[in-house]
Amino acid sequence: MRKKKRELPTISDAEWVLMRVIWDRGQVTANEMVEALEGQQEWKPKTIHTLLRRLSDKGVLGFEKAGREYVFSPLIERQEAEESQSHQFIERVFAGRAIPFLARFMETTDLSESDIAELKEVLRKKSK
Amino acid sequence: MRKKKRELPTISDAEWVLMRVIWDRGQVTANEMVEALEGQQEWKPKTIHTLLRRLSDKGVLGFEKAGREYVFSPLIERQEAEESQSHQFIERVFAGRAIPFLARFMETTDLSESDIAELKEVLRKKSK
DNA sequence: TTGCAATTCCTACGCGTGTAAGATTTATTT
DNA sequence: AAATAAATCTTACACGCGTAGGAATTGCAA
Repeated sequence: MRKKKRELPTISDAEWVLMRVIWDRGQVTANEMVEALEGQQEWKPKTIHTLLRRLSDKGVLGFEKAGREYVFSPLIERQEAEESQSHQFIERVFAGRAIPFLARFMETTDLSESDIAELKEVLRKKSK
Repeated sequence: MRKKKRELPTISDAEWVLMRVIWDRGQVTANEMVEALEGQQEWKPKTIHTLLRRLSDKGVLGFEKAGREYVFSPLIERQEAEESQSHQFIERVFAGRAIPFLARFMETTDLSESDIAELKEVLRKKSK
């Protein structure tokens, strides 16, 4: 019983940075976004405004006026977007072969003992 | 003792399709590539030629003349490219947080019992 | 050696993205 | 009400990518 997956708009590298902020907070004004990214990204405020506008144009963000400024909020779910991106990525680089990808990725990533335990637990549950 | 990672050129979606073919075969001529992709992609031969040229320009493919045509071969290793892409992806979408990514990805992907066993085995080895 | 067919080289074009600047509107303060 | 400050709206531009077309060249066949 697979959820119907809407076609998600593409979210660019730069846009993902903003999306993470918005998902973390629920909503932001343009200024809050600029502050949030200060020090983390070296974008001019204008750049951030452009990105917010593009995300709204794409239908990924909604906004409403509050006084003289807009408050933006996500129109798509984080999990949905992340999953969609992940599967697109596997398709693109590994031609859809998820297992080799997972195996190699885990082999070449630093994992603490507790990380390993967590992942094992996920697998244990999967296998019923 | 981390391997030095050269900066890899970016490989676009379309280019990945060609790279997989070349890695599988070791080398190909332009014509072989066109044949290989026939039915799989609906690109005109010219498009494929352009992509081969761009990959050469980027230094991802090398070529040598054989009679009147070129034989292309990879200049970068598959594993290296795949790993680099994988980590870039995690960076981009999950801000580097690999564990949540792995956990969720495994949860939402169909895995057979033997897939699960294989992945568990990888984890077992990791944990020393 | 000359013509031809195959191959490569050069050029193109619209769209998305990263990266903003300048113009305009609007809320607020005096 | 007018000035100001803050926000939004409009425009820009170069580069990469998907997607080729046309021009030039070069082996090979006759």
